[in-house]
Amino acid sequence: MKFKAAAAWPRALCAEPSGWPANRARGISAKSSTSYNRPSKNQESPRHTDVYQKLQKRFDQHLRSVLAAKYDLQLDSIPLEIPPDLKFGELATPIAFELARKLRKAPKIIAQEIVAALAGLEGFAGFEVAGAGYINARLNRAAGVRATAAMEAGIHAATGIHALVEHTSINPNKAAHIGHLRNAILGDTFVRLLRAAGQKVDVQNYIDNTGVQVADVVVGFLHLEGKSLADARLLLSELKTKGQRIDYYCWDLYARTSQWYTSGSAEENEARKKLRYVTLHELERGGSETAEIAELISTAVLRRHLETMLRLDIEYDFLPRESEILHLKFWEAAFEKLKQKGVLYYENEGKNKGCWVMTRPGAEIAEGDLNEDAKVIVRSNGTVTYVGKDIAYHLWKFGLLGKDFGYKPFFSYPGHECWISTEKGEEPHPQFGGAQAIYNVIDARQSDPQANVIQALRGMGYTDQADRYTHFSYEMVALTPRCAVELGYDISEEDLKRPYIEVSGRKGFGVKADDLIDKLIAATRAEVDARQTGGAEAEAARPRIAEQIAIGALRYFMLKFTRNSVIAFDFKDALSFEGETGPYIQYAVVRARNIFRKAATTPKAVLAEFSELAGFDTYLEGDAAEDIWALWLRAARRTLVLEQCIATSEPAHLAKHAFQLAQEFNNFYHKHHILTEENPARKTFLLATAAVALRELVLALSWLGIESPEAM
RNA sequence: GCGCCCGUAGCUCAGCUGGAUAGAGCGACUGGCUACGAACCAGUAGGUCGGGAGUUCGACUCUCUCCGGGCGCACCA
Repeated sequence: MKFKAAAAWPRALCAEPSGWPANRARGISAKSSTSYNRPSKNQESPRHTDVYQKLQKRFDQHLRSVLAAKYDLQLDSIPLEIPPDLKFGELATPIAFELARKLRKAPKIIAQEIVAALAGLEGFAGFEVAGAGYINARLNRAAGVRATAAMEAGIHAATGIHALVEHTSINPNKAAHIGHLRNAILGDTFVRLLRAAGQKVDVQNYIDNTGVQVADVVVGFLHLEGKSLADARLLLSELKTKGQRIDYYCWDLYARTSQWYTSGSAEENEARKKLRYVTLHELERGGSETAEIAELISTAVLRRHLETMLRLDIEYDFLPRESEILHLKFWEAAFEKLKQKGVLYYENEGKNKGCWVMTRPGAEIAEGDLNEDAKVIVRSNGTVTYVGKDIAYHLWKFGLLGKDFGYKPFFSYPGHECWISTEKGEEPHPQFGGAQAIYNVIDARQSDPQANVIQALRGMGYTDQADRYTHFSYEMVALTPRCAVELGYDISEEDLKRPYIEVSGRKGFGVKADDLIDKLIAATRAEVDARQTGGAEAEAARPRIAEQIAIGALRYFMLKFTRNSVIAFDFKDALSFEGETGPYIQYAVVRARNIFRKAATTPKAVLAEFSELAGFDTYLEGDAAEDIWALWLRAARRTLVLEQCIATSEPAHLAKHAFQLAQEFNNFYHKHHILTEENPARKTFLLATAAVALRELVLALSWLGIESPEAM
């Protein structure tokens, strides 16, 4: 079997390459005082800042005042860094190197002068010069620990920012696969991060229910299987009684139909393709039996997608559908505006003659010259392209269209309702759209169309909105050749030599999301049973625990890679529970909880007691205490990491942070036996250390969408 | 042809606005459980950061160039 790059997938389908889209840089360009605190232009930093950030800011301001007083310098940015080793302190700046030329002095001399002037600063133990001119700051450890212990576990104050995240957006014509999982997990995690930072976030899952992909599966029902609308209804109820999945059924049918288009004689193939477009147009128009079959099937598949994602704790607020974008004439409204603002122009000559086109971003065309490279938005037959519809949709997202969807409830979650678009909606309904910042979790292969949409907004004069439009792009999930062979696919010699093989819904080539989840749960269940997790009496809790661990493993696996690295999927890696994995972190949580259980106390009680404790300074000094201090220090960097993740749209940083925290805790756990500690003050201190590690681990995991089991 | 991404230890990947001796996991080899549960910990081996040039006090990080791999560049979505 050969796999060629699939052409034409709607956004949902493609899982893929990165590409920092042109707009990215703009979103995070705002300069602020320090390098660690760079909220993007459209983000306010959380009002609740962690201990490390507070000290960092204090150090930064102190440095500024010293530089102003001593050298009459006003710098707009002072570089601050986390030293590579605790022996260099906890905060550092190489500012002296930068000033060397300006002040015509050696960096070391400058550093010495600055350090002499720094004197005392609350929260700091001292400053010193190191190396060729670094200025290192040492924290007052006891004060840092006390402040960190007192950090609240809670949610940050509201910032007033209303953001909209679009993710998942799978074509409703087949089962979700691992590529879709990466999309949904990245998107859902980012939503959690924005919410943790105090933003109001709406989660949208765009449903292309009238596209070619749905048309293809409808062609399969009608022409390969000879099914009518009644037959389709019957099939759905049959599958339901047999406990089978319609999305799985469509997975195979879609692959068969795709093959069918090219498996006949030349005339046959042409006739079949024609059938495809006739069907597509029927779906777009609506009101026919064909359209009704499409509606029936795509809605059933959509429900399956929501169920699959719910297994991963992923929920949505609103499902805008393409059918409403068409029928409610969103495009017509957008078209008028685009013409008015001169973003679109009618092409009178060249290959795009008769089309309405727009200039691509970055194109430099002299006035009056023919631009054959322009992007076609309205075809010469009068129909609108994908990018055109997307422009209309994005005008709506920012509240700039002057039109709205109808809404009706579609899917109920324990805490809230997910709404879907409809022509004539119900009242009352929640307000969607009109966001201040939007994030589109869409694979990197769609950088170009995304850039076109942004370009259109900018061209219309909506530059603020264009600046707050983030294409949250990520690379595809592919299969390793070994994995493909394992799954029983027939792989060509050529493909066997490749590092990875692209998943293809059209070919039916890939790993289905539910299959992977089932497999993971079975594997964790076996572990949990083998370990007698929770003891003999806890047997009833094991299925739930196995599920928590399985989901933790899966979510962490999808989040540990940075977005623009291709994930070459392999069961061996995905089913691993050791090392840098979700279960490793969960295990650290369970260990911490067990300490409190055995000690018959709670983290809250311990922290209350610790707040009264004096004289624990000595436990933070000496070589043996370095690892304990390192643990506290990392725990103190909660919002620093959160802000970094938001500013760079990169949840992987938090995944790494959680892992390192767990690693340091495990190390601490091994070296310092708490329950047998005889010195009561020291015991309280060690318990407080465990309490803070536990608090931060549970919080970080929750931001990653991973639960913390009671036992494992 | 144009554009984007990737190339860091045997494998899979981190490495923040350029900064102090390049890190982790897995795998390999050693050692540690009558236990705050070993889904763990400690140690050893392993890298000319694809090659070359440049900018800089300083380059894995920025620029140029070459090599290798992937992906875009439709009147498809």
